[in-house]
Amino acid sequence: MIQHNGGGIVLQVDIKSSKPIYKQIMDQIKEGVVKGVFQPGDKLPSVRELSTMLTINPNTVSKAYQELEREGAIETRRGRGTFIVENYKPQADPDRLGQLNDLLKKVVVEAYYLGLSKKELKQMLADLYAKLGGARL
Amino acid sequence: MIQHNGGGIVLQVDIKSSKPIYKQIMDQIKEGVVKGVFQPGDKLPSVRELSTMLTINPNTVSKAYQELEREGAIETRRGRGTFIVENYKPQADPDRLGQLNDLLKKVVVEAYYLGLSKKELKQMLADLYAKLGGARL
Amino acid sequence: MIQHNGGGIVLQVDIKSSKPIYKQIMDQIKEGVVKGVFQPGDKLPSVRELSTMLTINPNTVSKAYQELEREGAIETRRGRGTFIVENYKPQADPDRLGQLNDLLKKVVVEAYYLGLSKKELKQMLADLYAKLGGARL
Amino acid sequence: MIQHNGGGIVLQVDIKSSKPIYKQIMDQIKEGVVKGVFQPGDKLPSVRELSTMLTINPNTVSKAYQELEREGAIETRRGRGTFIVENYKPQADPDRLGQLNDLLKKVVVEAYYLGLSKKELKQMLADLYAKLGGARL
DNA sequence: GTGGTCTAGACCACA
DNA sequence: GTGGTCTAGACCACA
Repeated sequence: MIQHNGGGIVLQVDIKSSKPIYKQIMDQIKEGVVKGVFQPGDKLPSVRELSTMLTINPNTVSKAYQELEREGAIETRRGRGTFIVENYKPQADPDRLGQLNDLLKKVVVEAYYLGLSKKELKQMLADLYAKLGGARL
Repeated sequence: MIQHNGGGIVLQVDIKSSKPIYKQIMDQIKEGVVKGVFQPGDKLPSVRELSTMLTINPNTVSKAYQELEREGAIETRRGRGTFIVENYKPQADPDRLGQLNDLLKKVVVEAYYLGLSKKELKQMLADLYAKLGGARL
Repeated sequence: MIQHNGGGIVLQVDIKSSKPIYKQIMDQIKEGVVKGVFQPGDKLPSVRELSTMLTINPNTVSKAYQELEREGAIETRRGRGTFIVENYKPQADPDRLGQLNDLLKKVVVEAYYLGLSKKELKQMLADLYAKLGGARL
Repeated sequence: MIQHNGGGIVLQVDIKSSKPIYKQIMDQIKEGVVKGVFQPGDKLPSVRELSTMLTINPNTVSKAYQELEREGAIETRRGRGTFIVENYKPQADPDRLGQLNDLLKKVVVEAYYLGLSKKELKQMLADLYAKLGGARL
């Protein structure tokens, strides 16, 4: 039986942000999976539903879903809807690993410019792990 | 006395990258400062010099310098050129701190999707600190 | 006497695939005929049976059967069921021949992009002929 | 120096086809590369130019270009335009290899239904190789 | 000038 | 009902 996330969807979008809306959606869904708010097999709101909920254009939602599918995080079943992938197997893609390293490097550099010590940044990381969900990670 | 980084500049850009060129420049200069490749007071190449060196549009270099100045990382002395700021004092800007947290959160989420454990990510962070320059950080 | 493929049907569909389910069914039945898994005159499962077996919508099976009938691969005998055509005579439809050529052209182009040499592609073709059933082809 | 394909672009599109327009564009550009009509480093028409030439919507061209970039066939340089990739290195992606095999299997099955013998299909393949460009393949 | 993002809305294939 | 494709057109970041 298909689990339905029901009315408790927590997605929200900031129209004014410089981050593209479709990326905001992507990041929130992926974060939701890490947090456990979305479980494997969960049905996501349909393109129309979500676009109505967020008062944005359906195409924008569609783009977010398509990108997420390409990343292997969600999957669409024709005529039925879009779902969190059931058995996600992380593959150590060297490209994405390099991008992650670059991103983390940027974090370190920014931390320096904000006056954060190594210790403080490590603490920030630990806090995030605690907040996102200690069990899964 | 003014130190000139001279011909030994190590900046390089990838015009094929999806990351804007001006941001590539910004990130490399800031990383160079953290690494110690650029020292406080060092003179940066002029807009014209750098744009010629990198065969890119002068406006692009200009934009990078303007943004860096806004962030307080470099300063322009009228008629004399652009320099790495002498006595950079990090201020704990709440906005930028929030952005840093978001960036790090994204790192954690991506790490999950790449199958990296908390331990592995912490190690990656430690490696970066070691590589960027243990002394300063 | 009517041969019944019975419970030994080997059809299966992937509801996550981007290929429409009705096309998956069509392709598998046609492949089954080429392989000899389905013999001329064999009775196919009823729409209702197959849709139950595959847990898909009956309309989807119906569409697959209709298309196959249009192509002349199967035939419906009123009140008796659906059968693999007895004496299939290929007609050299210019349209379908053109489509086949286009499909093969696409294969050649894709092979180039995957780094497959002409020789390797020819070998792939030979392997497929061997695997699908040397006798009939 | 950048080679410009000039006015001799040969792309064309069939609005009535069931094949999506963006895929028609993709296939034609990839075929053009194999044929040598497009050389590595060649500039493609801009999104606006091509959409005007083909009297289709810019978004449709954009989608084709983005997909091609994802496949590694072309690359966009910010603010400058879109180019055939300079040093394309085919990587033997197992997924895409499997898809190619499926496509070729479909060709074999269709050939059977059209009454083409193994010999005739091999000849069709040989003809395509001859036509697309013996040198490169 | 160039591509990227987004809106508003239509039509279609599929299940 | 569901996502996929496409149009027409706006605005923006980047070079």
